[in-house]
Amino acid sequence: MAKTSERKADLISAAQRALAEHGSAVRLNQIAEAAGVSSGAILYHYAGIDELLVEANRAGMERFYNERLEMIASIPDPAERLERIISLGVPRSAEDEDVRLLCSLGGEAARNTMYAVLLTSLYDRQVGLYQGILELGVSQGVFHLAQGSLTIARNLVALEDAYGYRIIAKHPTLDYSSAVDLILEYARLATGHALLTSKPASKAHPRKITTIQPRRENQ
Amino acid sequence: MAKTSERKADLISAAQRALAEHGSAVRLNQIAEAAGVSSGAILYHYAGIDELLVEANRAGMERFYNERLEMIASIPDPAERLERIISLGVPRSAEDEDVRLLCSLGGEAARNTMYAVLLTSLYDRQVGLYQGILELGVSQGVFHLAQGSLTIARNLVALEDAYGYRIIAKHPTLDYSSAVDLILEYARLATGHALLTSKPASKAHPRKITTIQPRRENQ
DNA sequence: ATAAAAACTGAATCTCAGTTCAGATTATTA
DNA sequence: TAATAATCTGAACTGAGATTCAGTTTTTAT
Repeated sequence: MAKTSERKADLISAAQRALAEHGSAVRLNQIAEAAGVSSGAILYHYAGIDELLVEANRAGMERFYNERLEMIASIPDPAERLERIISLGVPRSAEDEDVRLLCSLGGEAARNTMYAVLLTSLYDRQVGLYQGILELGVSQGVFHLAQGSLTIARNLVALEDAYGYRIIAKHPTLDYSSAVDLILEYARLATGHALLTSKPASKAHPRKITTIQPRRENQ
Repeated sequence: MAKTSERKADLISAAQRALAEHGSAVRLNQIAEAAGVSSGAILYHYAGIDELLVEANRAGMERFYNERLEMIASIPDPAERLERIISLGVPRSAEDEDVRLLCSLGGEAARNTMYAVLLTSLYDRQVGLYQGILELGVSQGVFHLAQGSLTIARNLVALEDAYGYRIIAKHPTLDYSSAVDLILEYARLATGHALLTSKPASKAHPRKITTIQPRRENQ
């Protein structure tokens, strides 16, 4: 047993894990199993599965955004900050939970207004973040933008999103470092700054990709 | 009644329509209704619903690719060809069937190898297409690439994909023409060519967006 | 025109997942 | 400690959707 507030956090975390593993078609039982409780316990805290899924997805997005926000806060140099935020936005492997979550939502957004709003909001916030970095660089004289900062910011976030999908789909040659390089190439062109050569940026919460898990395929 | 070969084409078409409307969680009955037959009739031609869905998705991708291939074949100027293929790859509205289909597959690809392979193949073919146009432009002296043609091609296709998702998610300000403009801005920068000002390119098969359909939301 | 094959229907079946709930277990309060 | 409230379980219920199939209609072949 646990207090409702604590248990809700557990359930959201379990839902995120189950979501990353089974996609948007997760079953209540799968979440219950991930949480180590019965399905009834979940329905004690949430009116229905949809309510929990929305909370889990929202929390996952917030984490994806805030994590990066914190990790670049201490970096003073705009160029390094830009390079770092890009490398943090690309999934390291097809098993990245956060990005898997986001990818599975992309398709839902067409039919579910809530998810559409959440994704749109995340995109816009990321654009704002990038735009801030770009303009900081301009004011410090290190960036010489070839295009408007909004244009560059939008395109950078778009590239990040798209390569996330490619990596989640296990593109045979387009892996993490090539994706980062591709985005950086555009960033160099648009900012007139050589930026850093892409070096492996350590992630705060290393994904658990050490153990190879048995894969379950549909059909 | 119809011959198996003809009926299969009908069913694939119906499945595509149902897929665009209901997403990857389409029901057999929904496809049957779209095709105007009973669910049993579908199972007469296909062993299961998954088999039909794979065929429908594959055919949808082929159409998405081949349609554009044909429409630019008659355009001699590389710059105009590039501009045209970009404007044809971005969905005109959130109701675009082809792109809705592709978006709903993006999330599935994480768990379904078949869809992952199909999407990867589509991406690579599009990249090849773009790369060919870029190098044609170079050989004619109209493009002066600021980056490798593979880099530019990959980034252009990635941008196209990402803005497709934004439009499907009904971004309030990022509509068709702004998305095309954003991609063209990168294309200009990377090719050193002013390209064309984005003018509305007529699509071969105008989507049926004239009638406003009642929307059904989840939750 | 008639027989055989193909295509199809509609109902029955089966399975599975979400939800409900009566009772058990654990925590909290007095 | 006793009483009350909160949390949870496991079984039963419910509905939806995939699949099967016996029989019907349509097409094709002779």
